[in-house]
Amino acid sequence: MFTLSEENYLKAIYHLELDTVKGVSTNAIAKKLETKASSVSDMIKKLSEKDVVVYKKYKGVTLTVFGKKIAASIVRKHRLWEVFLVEKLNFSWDEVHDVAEQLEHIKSPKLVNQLDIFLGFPSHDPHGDPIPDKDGDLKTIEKSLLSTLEKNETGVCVGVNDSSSEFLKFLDKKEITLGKQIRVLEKEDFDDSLSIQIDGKKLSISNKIANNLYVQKS
Amino acid sequence: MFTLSEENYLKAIYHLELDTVKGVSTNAIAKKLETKASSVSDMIKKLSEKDVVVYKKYKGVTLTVFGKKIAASIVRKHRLWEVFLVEKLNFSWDEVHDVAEQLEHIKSPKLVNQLDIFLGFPSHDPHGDPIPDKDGDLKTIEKSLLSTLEKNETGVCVGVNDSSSEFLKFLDKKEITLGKQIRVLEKEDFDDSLSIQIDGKKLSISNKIANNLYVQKS
DNA sequence: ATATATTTTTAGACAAGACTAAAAATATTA
DNA sequence: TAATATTTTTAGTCTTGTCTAAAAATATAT
Ligand SMILES: [Mn+2]
Ligand SMILES: [Mn+2]
Ligand SMILES: [Mn+2]
Ligand SMILES: [Mn+2]
Repeated sequence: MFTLSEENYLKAIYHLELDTVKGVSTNAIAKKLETKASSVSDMIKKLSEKDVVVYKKYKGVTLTVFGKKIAASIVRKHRLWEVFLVEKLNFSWDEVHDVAEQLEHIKSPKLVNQLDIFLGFPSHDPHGDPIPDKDGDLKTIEKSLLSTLEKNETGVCVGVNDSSSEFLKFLDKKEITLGKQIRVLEKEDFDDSLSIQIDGKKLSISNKIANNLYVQKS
Repeated sequence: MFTLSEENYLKAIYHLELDTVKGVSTNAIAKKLETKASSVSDMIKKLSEKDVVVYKKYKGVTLTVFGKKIAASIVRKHRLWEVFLVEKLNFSWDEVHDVAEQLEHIKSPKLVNQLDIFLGFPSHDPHGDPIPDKDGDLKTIEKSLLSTLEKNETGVCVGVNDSSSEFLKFLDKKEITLGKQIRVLEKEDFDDSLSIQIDGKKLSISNKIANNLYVQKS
């Protein structure tokens, strides 16, 4: 059994491993968890005692197969709960994350299974992120940042890179929601801003936005 | 804000106060929480610092109005989650308690409200216990132990006194569920056992069972 | 009323998890 | 390669919540 704190470390390492080739650095973990590197050092020792990470002093850390399973199960719970909150309890997609951070630590295999059934086996959470299956595997769809699309290319909104409440609310205001089709009308070299077509309307989009929105090219 | 531990102490005191006239004793709390009296002593000091209990050395402890509100909100969450698990996720009534013990500590006012709405504002949990309203008030119905019914009296099953998994499973086996009508056919002086009629069938019930089943006289 | 039993509190210790400051290792730059 | 900068670990401290053992207060029985 893992403590709340251990689970949060495992999840952080899991997410960091997704975009690092080498082991995850102490500093990266500290930054993600808003804690101090010394605290991370301490915890890593405990986690490697429990055989969920491989740890070599000064060399960063890697999840073991077992550790990855644990981490994926927490991510699975997080995302299932987010779906529940949006689909069943009328939360909007910018309100769910903090509650899911709490709910992901509830320990009950039956609860997770039944929730999965109740929600109709969702494959993605409200932010377009894939939900790991029971074995911790996730099927990744190929998605591209909107900023990588060329002029006249089109794609369907499938996810966000930044899922902060601020960004999500901004998208709501602009009526950019997952599932909608976007066509790039113009790319400005000057500031890398985009002119896009969505819902038949023309919209101007800064580079910062285009860098945080995923589309599936179509 | 209160820690997990503090919340559990408040809830324990809340429950113990319901069947004690005087202050709740250190020992009673220790027994309920399966901890040591010395630990209770320590925690009580912290709780009285936070103005949720009134504490006089050696004199037992009482919840303040504020403390009772906190405790009731936890009980409210516990019971709402139990309803959710039974009504929506196909848990049986003997499986929900441990999961609800975890879920009751999730902090999100919106979650509780929306859950309440989603469940249709239930007034009682799967064990027949009343769900405190937003202000922490609960409307108690008058219920009596089955063992207090006289020969030929009838009542409707409305709750259990013992909500252990063992007892609940036993009731399931005998097909005694909340809402069913029971008539006392015979009372044995010898061992205080009962002969009852339920679902048109005759059933023999030990005193231990009759002492743990609540009915509303009809 | 005094002796005995029970309950409650205090004193002191420990584990988990975090922090600061300083030392050690590694990386970068000249 | 040597000097400097950065990262990581260690050492020592703190808080929370728990425990055991012993002291103090209260309750019960003779
Ligand atoms: Mn999230
Ligand atoms: Mn998400
Ligand atoms: Mn319960
Ligand atoms: Mn209940």
